[in-house]
Amino acid sequence: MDKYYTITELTREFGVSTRTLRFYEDEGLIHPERRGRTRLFRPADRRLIQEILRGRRIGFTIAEIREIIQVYKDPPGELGQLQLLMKKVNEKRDDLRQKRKDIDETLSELDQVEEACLTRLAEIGVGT
Amino acid sequence: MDKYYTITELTREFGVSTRTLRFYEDEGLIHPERRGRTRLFRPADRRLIQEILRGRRIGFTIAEIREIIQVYKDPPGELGQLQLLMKKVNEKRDDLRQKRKDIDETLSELDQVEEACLTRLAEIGVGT
DNA sequence: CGAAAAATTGACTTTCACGTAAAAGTCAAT
DNA sequence: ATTGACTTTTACGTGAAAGTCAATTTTTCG
Repeated sequence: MDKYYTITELTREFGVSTRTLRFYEDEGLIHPERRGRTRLFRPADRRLIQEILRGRRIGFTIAEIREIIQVYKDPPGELGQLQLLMKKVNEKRDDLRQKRKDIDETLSELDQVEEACLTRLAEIGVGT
Repeated sequence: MDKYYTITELTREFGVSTRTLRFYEDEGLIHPERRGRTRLFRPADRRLIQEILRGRRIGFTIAEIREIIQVYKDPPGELGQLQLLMKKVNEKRDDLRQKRKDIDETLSELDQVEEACLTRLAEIGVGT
């Protein structure tokens, strides 16, 4: 029976607009089925959207996300393409590792900011 | 004697354009000194730029970065402001934790892509 | 000093990722 | 048959973050 999702079900689940999902279709990231003109999203589409949004959260562009999806659907068979892909993968990995480092550092800073806040709150609390 | 950096020294070090640094000044993120009209960057400016770029890498907007800088320069003294700040800090923390999770997941996926590539390369290598 | 290199400002343009408005189609329930 | 909620397409708009270009200064160096 393979459930279908409507577009608004998914927008609600993922907190995006219908415009966003249609945009992703225009950009060739997803290909929901149609009943007439209405889009019908399958579980596979839903999972793909999850991945797209994850890519988006970590700052991938639409083009990069499309590329990754392509690789999954149809990995390159030619030597040069494979080498190019591996180069990109390595670049992305470095990029993500840097980002993780940035995040960890920023998390520590946020801890410090919070501590400063708590100290300040204690002072104010004592003063009253 | 407190060294000064020129704008291009910093653009080279950080791989950004002069336009970018001037833009950050226009946006009130940095305040390099001037000798005449020429900007002179101090070590403190340099460190601040590092932080700005780190914020940028993990997807903070200019407005958010400005806000964080503000907090460092002049933490709020009023109760309501403090509570608001702590709320924001907590939101950011959640956001960053999600991002770190996204990154780790994506890193695993990249590992898989690479493995697939290596397998494929081996096949091709064997075939020739 | 005087030319070349570097820096400045201001205006305009671009890219990305959607937002928004308009006008019409779909469908279930009343 | 109508209402109301939802959906569709088309097309133009927007905000953030710079990039580009041109026309001046300013600085540096032989």
